[in-house]
Amino acid sequence: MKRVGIKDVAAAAGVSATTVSHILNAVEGKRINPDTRQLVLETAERLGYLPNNLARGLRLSRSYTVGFLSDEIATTPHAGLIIKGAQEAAAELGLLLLMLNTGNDRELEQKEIDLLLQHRVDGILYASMYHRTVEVPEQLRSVPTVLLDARSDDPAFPSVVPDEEQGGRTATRELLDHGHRRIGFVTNSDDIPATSGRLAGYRGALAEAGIGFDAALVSADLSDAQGGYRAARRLLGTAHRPTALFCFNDRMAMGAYRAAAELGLTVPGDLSVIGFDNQELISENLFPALSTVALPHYEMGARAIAQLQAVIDAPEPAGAPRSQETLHCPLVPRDSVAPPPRL
Amino acid sequence: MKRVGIKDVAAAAGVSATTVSHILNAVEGKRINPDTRQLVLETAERLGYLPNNLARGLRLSRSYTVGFLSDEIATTPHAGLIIKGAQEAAAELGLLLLMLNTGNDRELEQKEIDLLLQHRVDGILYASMYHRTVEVPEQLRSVPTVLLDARSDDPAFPSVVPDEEQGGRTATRELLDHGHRRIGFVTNSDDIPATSGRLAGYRGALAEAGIGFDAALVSADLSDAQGGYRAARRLLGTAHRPTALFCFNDRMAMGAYRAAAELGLTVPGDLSVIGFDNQELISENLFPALSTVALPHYEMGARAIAQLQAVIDAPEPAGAPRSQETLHCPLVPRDSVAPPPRL
DNA sequence: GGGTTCTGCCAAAACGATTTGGCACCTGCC
DNA sequence: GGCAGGTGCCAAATCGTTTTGGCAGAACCC
Repeated sequence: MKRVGIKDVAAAAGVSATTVSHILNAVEGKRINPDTRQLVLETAERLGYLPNNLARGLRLSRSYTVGFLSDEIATTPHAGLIIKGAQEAAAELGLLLLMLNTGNDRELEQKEIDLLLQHRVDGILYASMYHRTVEVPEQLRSVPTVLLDARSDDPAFPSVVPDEEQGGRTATRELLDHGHRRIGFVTNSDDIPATSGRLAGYRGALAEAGIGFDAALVSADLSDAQGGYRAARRLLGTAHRPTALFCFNDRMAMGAYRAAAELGLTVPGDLSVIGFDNQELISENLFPALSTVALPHYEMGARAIAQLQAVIDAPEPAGAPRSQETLHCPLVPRDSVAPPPRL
Repeated sequence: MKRVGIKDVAAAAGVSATTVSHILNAVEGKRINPDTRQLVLETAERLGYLPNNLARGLRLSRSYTVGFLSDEIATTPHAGLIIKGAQEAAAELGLLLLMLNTGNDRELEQKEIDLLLQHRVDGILYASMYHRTVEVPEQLRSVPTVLLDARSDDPAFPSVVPDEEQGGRTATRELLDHGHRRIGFVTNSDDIPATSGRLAGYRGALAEAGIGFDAALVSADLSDAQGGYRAARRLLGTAHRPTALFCFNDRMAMGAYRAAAELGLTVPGDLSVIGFDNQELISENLFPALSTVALPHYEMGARAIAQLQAVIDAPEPAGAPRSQETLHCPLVPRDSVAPPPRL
C-alpha cells in the first residue's frame, strides 16, 4: 500500500522533484511558468499526493507537532474544553497535538518528556487540570514550553491562567446587582490560587458597593457537595441569615441547594445562589438551573497555543521573562439569582 | 541548540554509526563484543542521546504514532477516561496519540484525516463520544482503523463498544436482588444502541426473575434531568407505583430524585433508584450517593489500542471481517438502593 | 602453512522531502 | 554575430536513522 511521493508527481507531470517542491510550497523568488504550475498542481491533486511529514520534518527540523502534557486528564470534564481549544488553535497553525498524561508521577513524566523530545515536538504545553503553581521539569528548558492553567515561580515560562479574582468579583456583583446586601461566601479550604483569588474578588466587589466585609459570612469546607451542604447549613442557620450565597464551585452550590431545601427555602425566591466553574453537567441539571461563572477553558487552550507559537517564532534570549496571561471569567446567568425576598 | 545524533555517539565511542544502531536496537543475529556494547550504551547515556523519531520513521515507514479522531471531545466527561485508557495502552507499545476532533463536521473530518495521513500515523482510532453506529469515511480504508464506542455496518472495521444489554440486566438485577418486584424504567427516546440495549437488559432480568413485562412501568423522555423528572413523576403518580426506578442515565436519575422529593418520598427508604453511566460529578454528589452502572471507558480506550495493534501487525486480507468487541459494564453500588418499604 | 570459519565491525544506500547553486535556452541590444 | 541579462528548470547534497552486504583479521583445522 505505497503512498504517492513527490517523485511520482514529478514523473507524472514530466518535471523534476525540485520544481514540484517549489510549486507546492509556493517558494518565494522562484520563477515558475504558470502553465507548469497549473499542470503540477493538477497532477498532485489527481494522484492524491500528501507530503510525508516525517521526511519534511527531518529536513526542516520541524515536526509540526506539539506535546500536550497534562497531570491528570480524566478527573475533570474541563479537560475536554482545554484540549479542544488547544487542538483547534493548533490545527489553524498546521500543528497536531501529541497527548500524554502523567498522573502526577514524576518519573513517568520524565519518560514522557523524553518521548516527546524523540518525536521532535516543536513545543510543549504543560497543562494542569486545576489552576496551581507547578515545578517545571528541567528538561523542558530545552524546548519551547507554555504553562496551561498553571504558573511557575520561574518567569522564564509563559503561562495562561484564569483571572480568579475578576471571576469572584463578577459573581458577587451579579448578586449585588440584584439588590442583595447580605451575601454569604461558601468557600473551600485548600490553599490554591482559586481560593484566595475568588475571596479577593468577593471582598473587592463588596468594598466597591460600600459593604463592609463580615468574616461571619464566610464558611469554608471541602469543595464537594457534602462540604457545600455543611458550609451552607452553617451560614443559613444563623439568626440574621444571608439572602444570597456565592459558592466556590458548582459542586458546593449543589450542596447549598440541598441545605436550602432542608430549611424550606426556595431558590431563588428565598435564597439566591451563584456557583463557579460552570460544570454544565451540574449547573444545567440542577433545578432551578444554576447561575455561575465560567472558567475560560477553551480560550486558555487556544491562547496557550498562541503563546507557544510566539516562543517558537521568537529567537528567545533564554531565561528572558515571558508573558503571564490572565483570562477573563464570564458570567453565565441562569435561574438561581433573583432579588432578595421582601422582609 | 543541536541535539546529539547517532553519529555523535559513534564518534565519541570510537565506532561506526552502524554499530551504535545495532547495539541500541538490540538487533538479532548481530555479533557484538560485550565490551563495545557496554561502552556504546554508556556513551549514549552520557551524551543524553535520544533517537530522532522523524528520521527513524522515515526509514522504517512507521511513525509510532496513532491518530485519535473523535466527534466531540468536549461535551462529556467520559472523553477523558477513553483518552486516558487509549493513551496509557499506547504508551505501553511505544505509541503516541495524535488528538483531533471533528465536531461532527464531515468536511473538517476529511482535512483532519489527510493531516493524520501526512503525519503517517500507524493507525487511527475513530471514536464516538456515545455509543452509536457510524458511517466510516472512505479514506480510512487505506489505514488500520478501529472504531471506539462506535460500530459500523461494514464488518471490515473492528470495533469496541460497551455491553449495553448486560449493563441493563445488571442494574435491574441489583434492584431485584434487594427484593423489588415492581421496577419502573425511566428511559430515553433516542434511537441509539444504549436505549434498545438497556431496555433489552431490563426485560431480560425481569424475565429471569419470573416477572412479566409491564409497559406501563416504562416511561420515556429527554435524557436530561428535566426529562428524568417528568418521566419519574408519571411513574410515581400512578396508583400502584413502583418501589424502584432504573434510570437510563445519571442525569435522568438526578431528575428522579427531585420527583421523589416533591412527592415526599425518601431515597432509598421509600424509593430505590439506580442510574447508568457513572458520571461521578453527579452520582457522587447527589444525596444519597447514586448507585449506578459504569461504562467501561478506560477499558474501551485500552482495548481499542490493542485491537489496532493487532490490525497493524496482521497482514490483513483487506475487507476481512474483524472483531467486534463488547465490554462488560460493572455495577457501582452506592447508597440509593435498599429493600422496598414494607407495605 | 594454507585454507576455512568465526568475530566484530563498517561503508554506503536507502527513506522522502527541501534547498543550494547552477545550467541551458531565449530575448534583446549593439 | 556576440554578449548580457532574464527565464525556467534541474542535479545533487542534506536531514538522522536502519539495513544490506560485505571485509579484515583472528582462530581453528589438517
